[in-house]
Amino acid sequence: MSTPAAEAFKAPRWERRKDSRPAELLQAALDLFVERGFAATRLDDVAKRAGVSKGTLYLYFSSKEDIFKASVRETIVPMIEAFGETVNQSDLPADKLLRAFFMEWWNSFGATKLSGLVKLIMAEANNFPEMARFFNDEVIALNLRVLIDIADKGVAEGRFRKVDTEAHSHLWMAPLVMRAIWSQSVGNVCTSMYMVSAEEMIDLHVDQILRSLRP
Amino acid sequence: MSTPAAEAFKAPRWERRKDSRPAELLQAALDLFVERGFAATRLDDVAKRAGVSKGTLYLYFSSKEDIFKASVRETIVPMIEAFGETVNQSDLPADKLLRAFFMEWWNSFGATKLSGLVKLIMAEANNFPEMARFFNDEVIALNLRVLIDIADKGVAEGRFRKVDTEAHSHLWMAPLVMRAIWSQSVGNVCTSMYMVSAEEMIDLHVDQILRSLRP
Amino acid sequence: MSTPAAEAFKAPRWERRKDSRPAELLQAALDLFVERGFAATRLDDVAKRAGVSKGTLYLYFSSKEDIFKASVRETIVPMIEAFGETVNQSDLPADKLLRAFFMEWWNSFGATKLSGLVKLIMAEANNFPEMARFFNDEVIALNLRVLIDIADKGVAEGRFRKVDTEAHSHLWMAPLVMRAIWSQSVGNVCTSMYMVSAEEMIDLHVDQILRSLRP
Amino acid sequence: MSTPAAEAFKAPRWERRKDSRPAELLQAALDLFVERGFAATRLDDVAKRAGVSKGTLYLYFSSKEDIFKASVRETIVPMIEAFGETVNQSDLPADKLLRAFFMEWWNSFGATKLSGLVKLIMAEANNFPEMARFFNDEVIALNLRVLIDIADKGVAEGRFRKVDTEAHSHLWMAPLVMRAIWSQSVGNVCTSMYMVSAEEMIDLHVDQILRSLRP
DNA sequence: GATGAATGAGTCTTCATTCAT
DNA sequence: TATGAATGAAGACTCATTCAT
Repeated sequence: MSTPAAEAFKAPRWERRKDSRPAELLQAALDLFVERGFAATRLDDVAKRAGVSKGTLYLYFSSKEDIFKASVRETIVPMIEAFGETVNQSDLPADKLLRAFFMEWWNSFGATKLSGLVKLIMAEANNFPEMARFFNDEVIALNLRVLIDIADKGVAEGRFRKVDTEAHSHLWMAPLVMRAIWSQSVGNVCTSMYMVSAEEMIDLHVDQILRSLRP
Repeated sequence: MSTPAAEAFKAPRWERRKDSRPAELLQAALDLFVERGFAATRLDDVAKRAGVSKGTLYLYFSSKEDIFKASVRETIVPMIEAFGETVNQSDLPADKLLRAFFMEWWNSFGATKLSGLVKLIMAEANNFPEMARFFNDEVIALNLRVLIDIADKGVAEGRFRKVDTEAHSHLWMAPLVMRAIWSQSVGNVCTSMYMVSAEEMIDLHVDQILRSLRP
Repeated sequence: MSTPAAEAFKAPRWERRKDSRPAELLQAALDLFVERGFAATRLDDVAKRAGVSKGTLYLYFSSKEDIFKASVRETIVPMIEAFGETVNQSDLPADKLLRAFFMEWWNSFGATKLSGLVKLIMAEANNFPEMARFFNDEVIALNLRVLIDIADKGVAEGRFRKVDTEAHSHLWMAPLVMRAIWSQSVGNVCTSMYMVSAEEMIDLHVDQILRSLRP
Repeated sequence: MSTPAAEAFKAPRWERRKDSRPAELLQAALDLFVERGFAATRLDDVAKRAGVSKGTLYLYFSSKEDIFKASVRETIVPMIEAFGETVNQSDLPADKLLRAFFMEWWNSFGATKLSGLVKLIMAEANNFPEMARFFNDEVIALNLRVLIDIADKGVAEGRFRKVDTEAHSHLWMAPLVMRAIWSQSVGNVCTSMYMVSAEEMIDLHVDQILRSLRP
């Protein structure tokens, strides 16, 4: 199921695992990478934030780049797995499911630090292409697939009119992803431009989708 | 009209020879900043791409940060001005206008290198907060305002049902902005995930909006 | 004529040449490498000795290893060429020639800083094998060849008895090479163990060789 | 009998548990020092080769330098002692004794890892002067003395003509020492330049010496 | 104005040394 | 006694910035 890009990014030669300490290091690293980007993050600061010395980082990782990739990978992988379970949706009708999906997405990603990951990967996509490909293939595609399945179910149920759900899926995800990215960047330094809360926004969004999908 | 943030970003003390600043330098710089981010861009490369020596950059700018801000500022300012005129739309009915607006946006921004600007500003928002604020206040807000005006006009004309246009405006812009950012990042290193062309996507998007706005 | 090893060492990808400055840098570098060895030499010190800043070294060379190899290479190459001319010996009889050869060798190498090169290459042979191979193939072999030719001439002239000159050549060179190495190492920190001057030693040495070669 | 240098090198204040110092550690250390030099040898590798942890090294030695000196010292000391007995030669005639001496030297030193010691000490003489002095005073001088005694005996017996045996001794040792060093350095990475085996070389060498010493 | 050689502060990375277990 | 995780000083290397030409 995994793409080649995924493989390239998932199975690193450099391994290491004393499990427990590394996780703290990666968390500290990811926080700073999300905040400042890869190049602007100093390992000194990562070490300081993790409460260790600079040399300790090199006990677990072989380079700054390794730390970077690991911090992204180790955050994404549980994310993928967690999301995999969401696929086993309940048997709610599609319209309810749609709202549930967006709420779930927001609570799991948009409202958490994970949303910083999306910004980070976009910012560094050109510098770390396999990482971007991995993200695209394993995270985004999967995420959209869940959404498409819900829509297809709605069509099958006759609740939604027949549309190209695959093409629409991007339109449906965009507002949430956009808001998530925004909250990690411009939203961090400006008083919000959004007039409504995320929940209210989702309500409006779902309402709009449902209206547009009326048979 | 300008916010304080705008002022801070627009009129730096140290800028003086604005008129003589070669556009090539700024263009070269912006291209690289968009591609790699601020920290990962070397002035050596900027100079090489612009076809000048490294020292020459310092005849026109006082620092790397200055080059960065100038390249963003002097790209955005004409953008704002150009967009200001779009506001004075023709007297098309609101539904036509809406499609025209998105097409125009895509052709002017989404499909051009300017879309890299959005990605860049998001990526560096935490490191350059005034820049982000300026962008938020002077570009995004203005852009949304045009869209809101169109929607309000549609409501006034009775073509659209009455909705909170301000709140909806984010939902409406997101798919295009998202696609623009995407094309500058992950889309650069993956075969496209989007199944349809931008024009087709806009058609779907407008269609969806109009359906959802039916009175 | 050159061996593969020679090629590998002679034609580096990394080139660079602003000719004039580099030569001073390499001289400073070689002095320190000879004195301390590769790993124990700090580029800071090389720069200081050359009277430049650390960064300057990187304008001309791409790494410490590059500096090392270049300092050896650029010293050896003229050495080889200079020695090539010595081959065109005068028409002295072989016994005179032999003495002349050793005196020349001592004055050109043994008594100069070049003798440090031999020590250096032996010390770093395991860490820089191509360098050692180059030295072996292009310098040592050539050097021995000249000596062998002289001995062969003596045999042809009937002045020397017939011996395996190739096998003997090592026996003949060893005392001078050994003394050269010694002077760059232990001799540097001890009062000399040698009871006689180099010239006297050469006299004894030639005398011994000639006696042993009597027909 | 020992020189001050010898004392300084042999009896360091900080050495105390000489008896318990595992020979494996010293052997592993010496092997790597010989192969790579002092600075280029990592204690990590020494520990790994000795099959202990890095920390263990510090139970027996106080520093890397201590390990280095000990590995050299404790290899040399038995060497000296063993060699001292060689002095009490049998009552062979001097010419036979000479050949026996060289063969013994080669088998004891030249053909063993001990020959690496000579290379090592030369390479590090400038960085570790007392070590070099110790080696010079206690090993080389002693070694030469044995050789000189043999030659003197030959002169006394009337088998050799009267020469300055002390001055000649260096000429006589050089080929073997040179070959020993060579085998630990350039010879390690090149196919041998020597056309004959060490034994054959010694035969040629002794033959040459004897011829030149004919009354 | 324009150049590009030179600088040196800043970062990544290594590794001898320590110390809690 | 033995371990190996942790440390931090030291050293290679980069790159924004300066300046003589």
